[in-house]
This record gives sequence, structure tokens and C-alpha cells, in this order.
Amino acid sequence: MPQWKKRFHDTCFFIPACKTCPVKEGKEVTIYDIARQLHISPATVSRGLNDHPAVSKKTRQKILEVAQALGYQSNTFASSLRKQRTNTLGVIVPKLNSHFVSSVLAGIEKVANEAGYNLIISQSLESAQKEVANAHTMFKSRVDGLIVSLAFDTEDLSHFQPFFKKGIPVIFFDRVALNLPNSTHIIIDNQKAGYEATRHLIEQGCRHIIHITGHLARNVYADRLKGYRQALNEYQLPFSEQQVIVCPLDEQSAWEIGRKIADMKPLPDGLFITNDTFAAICMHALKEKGIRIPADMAIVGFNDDLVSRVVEPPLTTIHYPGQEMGELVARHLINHLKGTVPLTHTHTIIIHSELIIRASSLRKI
Amino acid sequence: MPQWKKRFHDTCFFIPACKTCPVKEGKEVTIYDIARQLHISPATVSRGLNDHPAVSKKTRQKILEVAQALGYQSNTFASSLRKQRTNTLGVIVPKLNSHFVSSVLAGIEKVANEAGYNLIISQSLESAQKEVANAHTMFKSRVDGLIVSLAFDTEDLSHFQPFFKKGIPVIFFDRVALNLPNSTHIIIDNQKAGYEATRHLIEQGCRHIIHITGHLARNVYADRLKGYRQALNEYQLPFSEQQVIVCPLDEQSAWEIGRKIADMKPLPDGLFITNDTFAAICMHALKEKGIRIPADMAIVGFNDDLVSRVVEPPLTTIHYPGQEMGELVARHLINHLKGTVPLTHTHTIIIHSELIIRASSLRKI
DNA sequence: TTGTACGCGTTATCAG
DNA sequence: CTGATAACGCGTACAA
Repeated sequence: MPQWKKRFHDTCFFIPACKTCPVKEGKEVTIYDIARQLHISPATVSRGLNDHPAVSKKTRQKILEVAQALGYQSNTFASSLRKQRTNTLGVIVPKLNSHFVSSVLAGIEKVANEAGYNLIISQSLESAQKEVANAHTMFKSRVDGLIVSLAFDTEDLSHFQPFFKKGIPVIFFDRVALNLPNSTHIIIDNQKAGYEATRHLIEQGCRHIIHITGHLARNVYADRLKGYRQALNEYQLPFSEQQVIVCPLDEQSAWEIGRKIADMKPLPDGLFITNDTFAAICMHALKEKGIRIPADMAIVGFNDDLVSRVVEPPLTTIHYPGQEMGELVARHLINHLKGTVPLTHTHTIIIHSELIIRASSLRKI
Repeated sequence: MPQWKKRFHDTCFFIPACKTCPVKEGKEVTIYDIARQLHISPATVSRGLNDHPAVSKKTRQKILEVAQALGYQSNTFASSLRKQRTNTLGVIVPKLNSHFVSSVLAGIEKVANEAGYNLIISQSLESAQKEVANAHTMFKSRVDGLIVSLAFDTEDLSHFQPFFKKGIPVIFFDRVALNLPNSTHIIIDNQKAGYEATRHLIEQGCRHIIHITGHLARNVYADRLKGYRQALNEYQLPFSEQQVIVCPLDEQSAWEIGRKIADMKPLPDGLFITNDTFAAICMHALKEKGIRIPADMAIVGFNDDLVSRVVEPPLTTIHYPGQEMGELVARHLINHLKGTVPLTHTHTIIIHSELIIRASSLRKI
């Protein structure tokens, strides 16, 4: 007698209707329980549950019924152990607490769910060190694929090497690592966005525009700066290093820098800030010092976060579709995992972004 | 010869220095590889890696060295399968995109990490239906414990039954289910908070205060309403159903209701709104209609979200410590899992909250 | 202190 | 179409 049948209580072995035996209290229901119930082999049960073509309609039907009746739940661990795949995607983002990021996550989750993938989400809280820890956890969890938006100050990317070595696809969005070979990036055209934001300010009559941005190791900030300079250049406005303020884009520095700008002489007449929340706080600090927005100083932010619609005056900003980006990222990764699309070469996808003009930058010239 | 040794390449079996055999390219490193390298049994390796007391310092040392050298990663699936535990906690929250929630998550993550637990996070997006799906996923992922803050409109709680049946602890925070037996809840005193917010408005001279809140099936909203009524009662102010507006607390209804309130006759002189973002948008809508805050109408929000500090005027609100709450929740759950603390009876922990007074409600009486 | 042998629940392979 | 059997990698009685 095969080993697995031994688990069956002796007296019940030939009594299919015995409800007490196959499902022991407190024990998980397994394919063996189903198999015993139907007097077939576990192998057939497994096939039936996985829609294997080589199983008759009738048996499949019966298997599903009994599975249902017994409340069977496939054991992911056994399955993952055997299949060497987890059907899980990892996601590492800088912060969960932003409109953009949670839109992206919603998009990723939608696509992942539909494709039968689970998600492990973690935030680096803008710390490279925590990002390394998160990547490590993801690797240990043996995710089938990884989706990343880099932390503020990540420079060394070696924590992704294990993934590359093992052939686990890594795909970046927004805060990407373009110099990394064999990876896919999904971004907006940050240079263009920076250019348009700056040009808009210039067209509104600004001549002395300060640019506040984050760590230039991040593509998003470096490219927006390029766009800013391109616009200045095109309109033959002077540029000096002092016009660019690089800082951590957190709440505290927003207050500090807002106040510092209010004291600048000559007072700048335009601000291009790469973060809405930061811009909102700055604006607040400036108004406290009696500076009128946009009359004295026009402001453009970035991200179209909710806060941009709530501050006074409403903030001109750059909008880009988070949900869409998330869906695209997930779809891309999953297609690759399913072998539909080879992801061999470095690949960059650029999605649309647009300038949303609101009162914070609109003024008569 | 034991079965596992067979995997070893014949010519290498007695040659410990052979680097090619034990670690096959593309293959995972297992405890067998380490065992072969050291000519000991896999059992010893397993014990060594798990700090089992019955293993000599010397062998443990050697095991760790080789593990390090080979880049060994314990296989979670095999381990979980064997141990019947996953060392994973599930977290279901309504929305990731809020200051409060992401603070809580940061707290949970901190404690969970320290205790060696992994996290699976998912958002219900305020939909009961999605919450059910998420709970199901968590159950299939066989989390060791579950942390939940309920969605807006969840009424039926049967999706948590499988957890209770299987003895998996479920712990609620903020949006809890107090009528559920055998579960722990961590909350603030919402009635007290509601009372203090309302009393503050009354003390500022408000006599006709509107309360805007969410679905009263949720404890947080029901209790705040109680507090609101308690304050009115105490100051012998009249109460009618029309003074309470129950609505989905989303962006769109914020605009609508803000405008509706501006047209009310008589115009109310105070608003107590159970959500900062909603309050911020409302305030905006009211100001567009020429209503002065706080002179014509004083406003109190809830949550101390970042937006409350950025709107104009800054919003009086209720602050409660998200990070602390998260740490407490996680610590409680983990203590229970480790068997330190029995979580048998229904148990409620109340943590501190406070009214933060800002300009939106401050006026001369 | 260490080794042996087995089972956790699935799935892949091979043989009917 | 179905069954038997052997892994997947780990942890642990039981034995030595």
C-alpha cells in the first residue's frame, strides 16, 4: 500500500462516506484528503486543481467539488518549494505616504492581482541603508520579480546584484538607475517637465528663478535641473550655482528654506520646486514673511499631490499618471516572467506628463 | 550511504577543497552543500544555523563560516512548510496614502523587523469587498498574525472567521470591531476627542456647529459623534439630525459639501470634521464663497495630517501618535505569538490623543 | 555532541 | 487519462 494511504484511519479506508477521518480537526486539508475521499491518487488531484489538460472533465469536476466541500486551500509553501517560484512580486518605494506612490501601488496591485501574483510592499523611508535591508528581505522571500523606486541617497546599487545574478528581473520606475545594465525603466521625461515648468515661469514674467530640488544622484532631480537650465538658456537668462538649492525634501528643510528665500536679496521672482509638499510649506513660510504669491513670487511644484489643490493659492504643478505607471510597470514585469516578452536589453519607457497651471504662478505680465 | 550524499559528485566526495561540486551554478546553496563541505550531517548544520544549544562552539563557528563563504540563504518555504509557521504578519489598512497610516506602518515595521517577522501589507481602498479579498490572500499566505484597520463600509466581519477558527490572532487598531469576541483593539478615546473638539469650538463662541463625519458603522465615527453630542448637551446647545452630515470622506464630496454649507441658512458658525484632508478642501470651498475662517466659521479637523499645517489658516485638529500605535500593535501581536502574553479575552488598549489648537478655530469671543 | 531517517504538501517524471 | 514515486530544503524525534 502506498505510503500516503497509511494516514487514513484503518476502519474508514473503504468507506468513502466517512467524514471524520480524512479531515482531522486542526489539521490542514491536503490533496491527500481529497484523494482519499475520491479513491484516486494525489497526483490526479494536483493535476485537477491546476487545470492540467490531461485530466477528464468528470474527475476534475469531482475534485473541485470535494475540494470545495472540505475547504481545501493549496499550500503555497509546498508549491513554491516544489516549483521554485513564488508567484510574488516585491515592491520597494521611498515612501508610502504620497499621492503619487499610492496611485502607482494601486496600479501595480490591480495588474498583479489579475495575473495571480501576490505583492510584498516595503518602504525605504528615503534611506539607502533601509533600502538595502528591504532588498535583502525581498531576496530572501524569493520574489519572482522586483519593482523599485530608489531612495533619496542611494548611490551604490550592489544590493540588486543578487537579483541580477540569479536572473530575477528588476524593474525601476520614476527614481531609476539608468546606468544599470539589463534593466527596464519606466519614467516621465523629467527634463521636458523641468523645461516646461521653467518656461512657464519665464513666460509669466519671472527673471530670477530659484530651483529647489533633491539629491542630484537621482535621475528625476538631475533631469529636471537640466530642463530648468535649458529653459533659462533658451531665454538667455543668466544661470549661477546659487540659483539651485539641493536639499532633503522634508518638512523641516521646507520651513527653513522658505524663510531663507524670503530674506534673499534681491528677492527671486519665481520658484520651481520639485515637490508639492515642500512647495506648499515654502509658500506658507513666504506668506508669513509678507510675500505675495504669485504677485511677488510665482511658484511651480511637482507631482500634483492633493496638497497642491488645497493650498492657497492653488499650486501650479506637473501631473503624471501614477496608476497608469503602476499598471505599466507590473504588466511589463509579469509579461517578462511569463516569457512573453524578453527583457534582455536595457529598456526605457517614457510616459506622458503635463503642466497643470493654477493660481500660484499666474500673473499679468 | 545516506541519500543526500548521492548528490555529491563522485570524484569530489573525499576532496573537501573541491569548489566546483558542492555549489552548482544557478542552483541554490542548501544545508546539504554546507554539510558536504564540512563532512558533517545536514542535521548538524541546521542546528548550527538555528543556534541550537546542543552543538559545539567549534562546529557552529565552522558552519557559519562556510555558510557565509557559500552565500547560503535559508529557504523560507522549506522552513515554513516544516515549521508550520511563516514568521510573517499581515496588515490590512484602508489607505496607504495618509500620514497617520504610514506612521503606523513605520511603527509596525520597526517592531516586526526587530523580532524577525516579515510583513505583507495591503490596502482595502475603503472597500469592504476588497478587504474581503485581502483577508483571503492573507489567509492563503498563512500569516502568523493579522493586523487590521477596517474599511469604511465593512459591516459583515465573517471574512475574519477563518483566522479565528484556525487560531490565528487578529488585532485591530483605530477602525476596530469591538463587538467581535476574542480580539484585541488599540484605539484612541474617540468620544473624548470628539468632545474636546466640540467643546473647544463652543468655548470659541460657536453656537451652531455642524459635524461632518464618516460611516457610523465605524467606531471612530460613532464615538466622535457621541463626544460631539455630549459637548452640545453639556453646554445646553440644541441638537438636531440636520447638524450631522454623514458622507464618504473623499475629495469630491468635500468640494460638494463645502459649497453646500456655504449656502446654508442660517450659516453655521463652527465645523467639526473628522478628517483633515476633507476639512482642508471644505475650507477652500468656503473661502471661495467669501466666508472668513475663523471669523465667520471656526473649523476643527482630525488626524494632524501634514495638510493641516499647510492650509490657510492652519487647521486645529486632533493629534494621535501613529508610530507609537503601530509599535504597540505589533509588539502586542508578537508577544502573543511568542506565547508570552495570552490574548484570550477581548481586550482594549486606549492610547493618548490631544487637541492641537491652530488658527482655524481661534477667535475672540 | 552528532548522525539517521522521515515528513511537511506539492508537482514533475515516468510508466502504465 | 491515471498512478506511483521521487524530489524540493528544512527541522526534529530517535539513536548512537
